[in-house]
Amino acid sequence: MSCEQGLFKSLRRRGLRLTAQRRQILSALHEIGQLATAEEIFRCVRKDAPSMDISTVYRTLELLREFRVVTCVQGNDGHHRYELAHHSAPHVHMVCRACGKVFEVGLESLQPFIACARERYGFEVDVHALSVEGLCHACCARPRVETIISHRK
Amino acid sequence: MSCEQGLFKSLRRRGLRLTAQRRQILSALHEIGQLATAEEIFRCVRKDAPSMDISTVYRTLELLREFRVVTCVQGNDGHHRYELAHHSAPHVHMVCRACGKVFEVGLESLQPFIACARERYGFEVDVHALSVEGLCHACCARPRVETIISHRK
DNA sequence: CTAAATGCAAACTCTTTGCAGGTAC
DNA sequence: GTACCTGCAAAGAGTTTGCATTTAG
Repeated sequence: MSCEQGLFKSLRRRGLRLTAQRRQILSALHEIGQLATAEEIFRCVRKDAPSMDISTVYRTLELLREFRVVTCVQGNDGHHRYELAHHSAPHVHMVCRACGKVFEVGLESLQPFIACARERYGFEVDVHALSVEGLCHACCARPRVETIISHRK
Repeated sequence: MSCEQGLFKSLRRRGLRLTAQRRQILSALHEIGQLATAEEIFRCVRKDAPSMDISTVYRTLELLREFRVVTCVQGNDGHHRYELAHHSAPHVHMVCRACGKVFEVGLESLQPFIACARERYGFEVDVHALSVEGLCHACCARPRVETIISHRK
């Protein structure tokens, strides 16, 4: 897997090692193929490596983030969610605050905003960590008070 | 303060009360005038009301959010940040991932994206909880490896 | 071999909850 | 007077850290 090769080289360059656990976590990220919390990744890894500890998952995700192998965004519940950086082109995650479902869309329609931020403030939007909340089609169609009032948890 | 009047009525309608603590927290939100974490609000309130407990701050913020008096977004560090809802028109918060500074910009440049989300997925973006990460002008100008590699904490 | 990484357990931080006493109305 | 609210303390959830042991290279 070329992804592993690249990581191996990067790690070696800093005297770090490609361990079985790191490979397993990488493979779980491939298997999941979309945004996932540390907990979800942990559960996925555990299927094949029941002895792995969650602290290893946290440490590895932090490492992978430093090496730009994964990107990280805030979910609607305040937890970090990770996905492989090369998995796709930069995109926005739209998270439904009622059901938690995630939709993706490219950056095209966001260019005016990105340009505006740059021109007005010199602010460089991080296009790899874009996430917005809202209500998905299904949850809009079922506007129960509950969904509207308490949009947390 | 008209803001207090309105809240009082809303509370009464549900048999709830406008206590000294709730007024103090409201006043702290006015004083701060921008996004703040529960902890920051707590510190601000404590200046005048040293006996207030942080659990009261959490409970009150949750209440104010239910009553749409405050809005709540995720900061770059995963903490909720609150601000008065009427404080300004809907806007995007741009949070620098290096120094934490917050910039604001109106929704105009974001309309194409909002429209795109709606047309393509029927997704209604929550315009009161928009927040993006990136690098501010000052931090872009000082591209230390540190700022780029470890953009957390 | 030897520094780096892991698993375990314990610590930490932020947030929530249960409860007895206090308070708005 | 009576629910509602508060402060306190303790519990939870998610994440991080210290340390002895294991392991990649």
